[in-house]
Amino acid sequence: MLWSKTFIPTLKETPQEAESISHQLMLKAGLVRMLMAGVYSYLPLGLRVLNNIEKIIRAEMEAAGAAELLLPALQPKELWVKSGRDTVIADVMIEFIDRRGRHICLGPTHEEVITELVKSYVSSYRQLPMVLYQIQAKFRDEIRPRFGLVRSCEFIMKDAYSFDKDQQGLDKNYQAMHQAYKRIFSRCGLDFLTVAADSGVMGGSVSHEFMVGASDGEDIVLLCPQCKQAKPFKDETKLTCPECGIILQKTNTLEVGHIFQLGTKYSAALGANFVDDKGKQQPVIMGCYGIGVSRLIAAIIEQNHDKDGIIWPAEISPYQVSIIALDVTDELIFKKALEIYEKLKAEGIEVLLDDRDERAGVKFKDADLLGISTQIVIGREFSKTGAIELKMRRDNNKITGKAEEILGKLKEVLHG
RNA sequence: CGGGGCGUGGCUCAGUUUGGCUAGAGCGCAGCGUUCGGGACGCUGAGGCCACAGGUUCAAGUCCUGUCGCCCCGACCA
Repeated sequence: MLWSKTFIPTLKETPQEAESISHQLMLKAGLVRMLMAGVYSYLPLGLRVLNNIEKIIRAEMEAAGAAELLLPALQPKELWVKSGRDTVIADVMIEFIDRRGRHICLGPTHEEVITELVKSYVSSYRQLPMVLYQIQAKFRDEIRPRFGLVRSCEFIMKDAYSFDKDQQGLDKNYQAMHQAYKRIFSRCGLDFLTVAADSGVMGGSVSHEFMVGASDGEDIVLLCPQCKQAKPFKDETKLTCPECGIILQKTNTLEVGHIFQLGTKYSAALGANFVDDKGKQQPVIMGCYGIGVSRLIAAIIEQNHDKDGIIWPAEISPYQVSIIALDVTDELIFKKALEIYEKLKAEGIEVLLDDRDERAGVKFKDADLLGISTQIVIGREFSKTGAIELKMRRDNNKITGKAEEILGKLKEVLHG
């Protein structure tokens, strides 16, 4: 993509609406723009990041045996009355009455809808287990939206649901999801913790939260500095790790995923039963598994930035390479930049070419701010000696050489 | 919802305490010239009913009342 053809409104100064690091950098790098409190537009760069995260999630979900589907955001309110959650979740539900007089809500989550769907299909234990997931916008009238994408009223969530004939099956799916989550967050470049947690309004017994350390995290966790075991912070302080005997440290974290063993809460309420191998009716045993996809963008930025801007992990980077053509009015430089750009594109590498007629400083600053993991600079050196430069955003390592050599090195970095 | 802060061109802010002429600066934007490897410089120019509504006053960005919006702290959550 040519910079001049896309829409990357970078900001030199920090908008007053942002206080947290991730929020500031998202706005400055032109990833998102606020429409109203808790509601954001994803601009081209932000969308590419979102898509990359989704790609990782899809790959790991499929690997764990989950099938993707897409449920409606519009839901009949009566489903919530049936499950009994209409009152519990009432204060965050966005609802209205349509022209037919139906009570409709915008889905804050989808246990009811998926259970209703599965109910009409599953009738025998032979059809189980089954795991379904979707990546979709959720709507919650949050009491207090904050920190940009960290807590918003319309956000992207990956929600998966497992259906089993017995607890043993649920345990197995729960474990599989647990492992998949670890791989997903690792691939997102996150340093994360797992905490046994309360199930809250979801119901059920067993649940685990996936937390990432973040300065503007909303939750405090007690962490053992040695074995990295963590537990939720209540009021007690000065607790010691049961295994290491060391005093646990308070750490600010952001919840990016939560998995629950639901049991039969929803299946029993909505009548999602199957016939077991003894011919007896049983409610399906369920689990649900959420990831805050849009929130992950904030978490990744929190853990991957420096004073100059974002430093995207390679798999998340909105483009794999950023080509910086210094002085586009120099025909030789611009021609070379275009040539390399076309060549990389032809090889399936995603490239952003900064073709703006801007001074070097502006382009360097913007490139570092955007945080694309590798940069290729074509400028003065090229005019003098024909050499171009490859720079790694993360460690600032630079190598200079002939185009062939540099492109070879680039491919090593990208594929190695 | 309770507590605190803020609202002045696209962005960052000054001016409000102590009311006074046609409302300012920097960045950004448009044009011209000089520059050209880490957010250049000069000149010219466009862009604002000072969040909105009502009030006080000879006079309101500034004082009073109300409303709306945004941010931060708390309860809630991916």
